[in-house]
Amino acid sequence: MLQVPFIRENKELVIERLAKRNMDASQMIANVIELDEDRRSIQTQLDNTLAESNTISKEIGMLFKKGEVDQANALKAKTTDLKEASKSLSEQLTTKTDALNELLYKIPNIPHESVPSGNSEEENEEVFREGDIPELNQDALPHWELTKKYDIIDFELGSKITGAGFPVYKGKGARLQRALIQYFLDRNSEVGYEEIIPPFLINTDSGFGTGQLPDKEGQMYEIANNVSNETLYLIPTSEVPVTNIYRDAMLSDTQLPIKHTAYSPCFRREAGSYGKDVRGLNRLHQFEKVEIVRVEKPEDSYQALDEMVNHVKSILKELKLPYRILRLCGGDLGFTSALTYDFEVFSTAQDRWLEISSVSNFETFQANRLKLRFKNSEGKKELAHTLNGSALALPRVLAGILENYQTEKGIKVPEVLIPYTGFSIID
RNA sequence: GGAGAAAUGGCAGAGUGGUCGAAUGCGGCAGUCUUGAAAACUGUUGAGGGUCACACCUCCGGGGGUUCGAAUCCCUCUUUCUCCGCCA
Repeated sequence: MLQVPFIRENKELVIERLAKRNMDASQMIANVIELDEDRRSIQTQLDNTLAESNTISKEIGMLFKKGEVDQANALKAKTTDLKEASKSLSEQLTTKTDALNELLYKIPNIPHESVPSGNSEEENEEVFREGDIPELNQDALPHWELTKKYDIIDFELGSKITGAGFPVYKGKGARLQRALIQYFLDRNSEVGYEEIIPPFLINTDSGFGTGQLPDKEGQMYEIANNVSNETLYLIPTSEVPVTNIYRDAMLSDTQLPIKHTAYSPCFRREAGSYGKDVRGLNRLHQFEKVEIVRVEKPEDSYQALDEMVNHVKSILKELKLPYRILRLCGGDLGFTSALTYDFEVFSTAQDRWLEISSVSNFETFQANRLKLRFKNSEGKKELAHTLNGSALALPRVLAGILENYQTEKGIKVPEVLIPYTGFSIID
């Protein structure tokens, strides 16, 4: 959520930057400013009314102490009108505040100046590419054929147990999956990310904190909570519970930066997709991911973003997978993000790029909702910046490994993973 | 699942209807002393809204109520603790 004072003072900049997302925000921004002015004016009226009735109440107290009951009772009568006035004013205030918030929830984050304009993923900007695309045999298979051939992931079995998009990993497939999780966590820990195992269900406050709610309930599975009657959601990413650790937090500047890594299953409804996009491991309702999350001082956050990008690069380099990095254009940028780099691994047998990581700086957009602040070196309170990235999402990395490492004799295991798998080939 | 107790500022912990946004201690910050540090002493120190700045308003787990007036009384929800039961 954007900060109203910032919008007020930087109206033109906000409209101009939001235009990168192909939206004309001028009307929304004008409405925000107007609603905020109304809100403040009502607030002032209400404050004055309350001040008056507070004064009277104090007088009444004094009169009772002195034993002047008649005078006290006379004053009581005066408060009736004030009470009605303040009741009506506070109702108006609630209405305005709700309207303002509802509007603010609909305004996405302001893109960073380096974000290219553009409508769709076609206009994302490739900023880096590394790794050789292997020459595969004529009879090279896409991963959904390989998983069947070697019996390592069973999609039909998952459909039987749950439904489409809930695969069952078997034998060496399960082992390879676990090896990847362990390897990612180890690599992240090595460079200072503290490991977290968060809850896999979140409440609505947490959903609001990181921006999944309101409006994006559609991506999450809802769970009825019999205990408290509050709706819970299966996490779409561990970003949500991990970032929400710092909801309503006042940190000292010596606590920053905060660096966490977390493994979790992720659950996404992903309605409306079909065909090659959802084939095999390309898109699932349940998948595994290792995430990195950072809380930073504003002046450090873009350096932190670079560090995260370089860290993910180093992992992909070790895995010897061909990949590229895209800077997302305004039209493809997530609602809460100011700048996002997507990592894509080349799926040789499908002849297409698959997104395996997304690394973003949210600046203060999440922190403002979360009320995540810190005291800077001058003792002043400031909103922190939040960032996160996948390091990494499992299914498509697995797809990339299976397809790129296939040989006539079987699928080789990337060297760095062999200590974790305990085998070097799937055959 | 049953019975009881509790929830107050960064932390601990007073406060049961009226100068209480809240004593006190710890912690933090500033100063004195010191070559420097520690100790000691002195001062200062909750959050949000609002204002050029004051004033002023709101907040004592969340929501609702009683009252001229609520941290304090009532209702309700949540959470925590103790005891019993059950249990991976």
